[in-house]
Amino acid sequence: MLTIGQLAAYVGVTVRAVRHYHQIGLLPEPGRDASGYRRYGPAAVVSLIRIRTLAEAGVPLSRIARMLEADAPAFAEAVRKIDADLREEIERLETSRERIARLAAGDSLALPPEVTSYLDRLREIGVTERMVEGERDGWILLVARWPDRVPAMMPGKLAQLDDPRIVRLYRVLSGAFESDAADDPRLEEAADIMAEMAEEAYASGETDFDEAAAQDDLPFDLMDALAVEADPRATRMLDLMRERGWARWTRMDRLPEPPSR
Amino acid sequence: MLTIGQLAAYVGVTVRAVRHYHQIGLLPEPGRDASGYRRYGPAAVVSLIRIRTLAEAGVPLSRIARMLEADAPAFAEAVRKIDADLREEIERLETSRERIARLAAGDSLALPPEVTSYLDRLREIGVTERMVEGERDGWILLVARWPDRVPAMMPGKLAQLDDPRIVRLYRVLSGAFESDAADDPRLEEAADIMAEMAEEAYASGETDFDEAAAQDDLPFDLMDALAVEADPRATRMLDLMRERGWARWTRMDRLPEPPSR
DNA sequence: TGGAGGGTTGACGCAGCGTCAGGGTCAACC
DNA sequence: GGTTGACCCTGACGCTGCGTCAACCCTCCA
Repeated sequence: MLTIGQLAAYVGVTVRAVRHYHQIGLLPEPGRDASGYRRYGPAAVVSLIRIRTLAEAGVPLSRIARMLEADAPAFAEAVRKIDADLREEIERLETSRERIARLAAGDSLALPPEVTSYLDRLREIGVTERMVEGERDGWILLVARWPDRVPAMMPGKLAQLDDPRIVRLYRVLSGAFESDAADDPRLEEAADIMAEMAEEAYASGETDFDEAAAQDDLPFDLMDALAVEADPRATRMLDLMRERGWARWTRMDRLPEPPSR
Repeated sequence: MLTIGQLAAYVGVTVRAVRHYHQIGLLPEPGRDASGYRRYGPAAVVSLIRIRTLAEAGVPLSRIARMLEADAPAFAEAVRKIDADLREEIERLETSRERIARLAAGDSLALPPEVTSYLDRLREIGVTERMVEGERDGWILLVARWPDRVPAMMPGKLAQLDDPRIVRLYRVLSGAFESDAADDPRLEEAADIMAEMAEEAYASGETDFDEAAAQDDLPFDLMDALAVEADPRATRMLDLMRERGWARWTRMDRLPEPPSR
């Protein structure tokens, strides 16, 4: 007759594990000796070995009891189920590994490479780091909403950077938000550029965003709010744009009627 | 300003998950509105997206906070660590899958194929199912102790089955233990055969078990006890063997002095 | 006879939420 | 103005497979 420690040592598990199997009813409680110690016979050793064999094969403890008393076809069916579960779990972990590998490679979190290279271009043309981070967060919001559509719109955005007015716009905004002035006059210039370009785009029917994006205001509301949160002076920009007949900032919409001034 | 449900929906997580992140301090608690509802600004949306990006890449929640504020080299190091953890976990699951595949293929649990084919041979020569199961459990005890050495000893055991006396022995024992008699005379015949063969083996120096097994009594004590547990009449067999000068049953040892009768 | 090294029960901790329970709030419709 | 359904709130337990105290008892050996 073995003590619990001897049993555990024979099978290669911890004492705690054996007691756990008792608790959940997987291994029957053996008799006790005079001093209350559990005493195990050889059949318990065999049972425990069989339990561990299944557990080490990835069978959840809750299913082991049923499997041990199953007949051959039921056993085979259970094995298939377990194996499918294991495969699924492995699958999930593999996906995680791919994702983390991409995280290690990319510049920033939660952004596809097309967007990070757009951000790099912004840095090159002299946009301040603070503003690039604001852009980045805006793109994060867009990508979360349309993970598949965003990469497709990046070539157009990159092309826009060839227009000297856009470059000028970004630089003017960078400067304005970097200064200490509460109401920098450069904001007016920026608003003029934006209104002009919005006018052109509107006239030619061009748009950065597709149908779905045009219906769904939330991401753009969030992006506008993000700018305001980052620098309250962004509110002023929104006002200036509204004066010029344009609602919003990050996706400009023509206001229904001339602004009341 | 978003409610928790809107925030969760935007990012694609559950409300409960967001609250969990608050609890563990991963996402800061936002301000409340007049009725006590949490209200989220766009920065919270971005934070949550970044958290989920890491979490979906397999980063434990407890490390996400540190990773989000890490610089590039520290981030890369953390990524290496996470990836190693993921690889290890996948490794473990793959091992489980191999094991369960082998379980599906084999006859019985916790036994190598060499042993299961030995058990099949026993069935072929007419050993009762009950006795085969007893043998199986005995082998389970041996394999648990010496997983590497057991397969090597199986060819010898299989060869023994070519000896008609062994076949006779198994059949006699099968019959004796299947009967209702408390003291079947066939047990004597079995004891005679075993003693005779033990004598031969002892004289020629042959042995089923190697050095290590000869030193370690526990598995054999357990196997003897297993037989007694399965059928108390096995005690009688042990007595008969002792009368003939042999201790134990499953690994016979010469008794130090002639039995006192 | 005392101390080391067993054994006993009971309870919390771990990861990442899911899922009640038992409330209050908001917006809309009758 | 009352009802309804969809949200929101906090608090707490559940899941998996044990690890790890805590506080106490038993056995064996020098």
